[in-house]
Amino acid sequence: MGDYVQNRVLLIEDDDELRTLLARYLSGQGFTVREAANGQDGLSLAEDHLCDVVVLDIMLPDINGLEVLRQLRARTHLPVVLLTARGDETDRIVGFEVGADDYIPKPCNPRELVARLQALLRRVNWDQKVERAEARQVGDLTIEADRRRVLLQGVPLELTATEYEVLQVLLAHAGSVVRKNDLMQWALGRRLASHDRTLDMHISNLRRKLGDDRQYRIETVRGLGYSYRVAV
Amino acid sequence: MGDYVQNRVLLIEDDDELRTLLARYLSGQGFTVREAANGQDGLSLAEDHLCDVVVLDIMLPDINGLEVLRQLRARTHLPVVLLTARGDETDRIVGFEVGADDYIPKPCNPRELVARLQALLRRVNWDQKVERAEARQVGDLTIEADRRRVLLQGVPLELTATEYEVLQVLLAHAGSVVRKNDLMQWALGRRLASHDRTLDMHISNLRRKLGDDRQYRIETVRGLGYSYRVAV
DNA sequence: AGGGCTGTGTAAAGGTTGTGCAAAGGCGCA
DNA sequence: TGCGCCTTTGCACAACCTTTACACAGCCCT
Repeated sequence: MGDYVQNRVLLIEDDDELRTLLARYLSGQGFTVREAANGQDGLSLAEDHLCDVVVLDIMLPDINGLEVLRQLRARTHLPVVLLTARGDETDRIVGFEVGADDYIPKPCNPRELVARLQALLRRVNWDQKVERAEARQVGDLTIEADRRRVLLQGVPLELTATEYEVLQVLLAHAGSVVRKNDLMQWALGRRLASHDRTLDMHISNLRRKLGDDRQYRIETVRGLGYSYRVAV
Repeated sequence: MGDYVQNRVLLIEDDDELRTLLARYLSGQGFTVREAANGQDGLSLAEDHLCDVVVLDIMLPDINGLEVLRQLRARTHLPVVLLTARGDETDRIVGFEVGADDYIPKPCNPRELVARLQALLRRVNWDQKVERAEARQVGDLTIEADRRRVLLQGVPLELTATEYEVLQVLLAHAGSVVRKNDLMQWALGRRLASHDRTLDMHISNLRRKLGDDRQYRIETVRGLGYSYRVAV
């Protein structure tokens, strides 16, 4: 949370009065505020990484707020705080299920909004994604992230897109155990369902392509996940 | 241990009734719950990746909840949800400042707690973090939490998932007695039934793998539980 | 000291769960 | 339509957790 880079909030709220009020308060608290009076505008503003966090009213004139959230989630993991009518538990629970990070009942206390926004941003900044830009070396593997390929002893592997993602995640955590759950989330972008063997297949294929017959490279940690073994 | 790994909640709450209630509810919702009745216990349980998320009451008998949070933050970025008295805005604001991720006013709605915990875990899991846990030493044992393994005089032990959990809990309380009940709850995620010898078996297997013939390491405290002995 | 009672140690059997992998199915894309 | 790739299905198998069974140790009581 650099002091010089202001955090950018996208505020999607149809009530002009409330929106202006909040926008003013947030500005005063050091946020850069972008405003949208309806879902359509909100979505397009969110498109181009123009903000760090979204404050979204559930009641909107055009699209339902939850639908906006759903569409946001289909494309990004942008943190979202919902504004809901006080006491409307349904909206709240559904909101969380669709993927909201937090919610505040209206009429909201601006100080609380700010506190929650800051907590959320702090969390997101702590857990920054690993930067995968430059080429890295793990044992005899070379990762060329920009070209999305991996070399085994200098020879490029013929990996599919998913296989690359899976291997990428394993390598980013080389040496430690990656839970199936997380591997699924990070590489495949969805949750692990109860009888889903997809991941196992990708691992199996990866092992074959890596010439990893004995599972020396990708180690199975039963009941947990997998771990890319680093040479000692 | 089902198809997917359960999330582990550390519940720090002094009110026995409320704690038990919440623990039961969270268990029912698929969490593994570890309980602490005071800040001291809470902090030691939070060591070593023993849990994924913390629920922390602000009002505690020994250390102030905020102080617990502060000490937690000094070491980890473990996600924390605060339980505060309703309407106490000071606690809330200070809580966020010290680094809480969320707060819920008491008396809390368990469904909301679960929803918030899940939102938080989802956020943490999306933002793939690479916080490497440093190895901890207990006598001649080295715990490598991120690799989920334990070394005995430098040599890795071949532990199963459950054995690892059991040992982990014992080590977190090294020197003091862990009740069978609690050990069961924390390591196996369920209650101790009347003629259940499962735990005894895991202890037995652990002892064998530790070369602990004379039960010098894992001491039996008849009628109570077990205790990992620390060398003096 | 001896006899019951309870709690613990551990071997072996049994059942459950998680994983590896081949093969078939399905989906999107050119 | 054909191709590549992701996913599903099915089976085999291995790892593991739990149960069962029996032996024994500690404790209380008489």
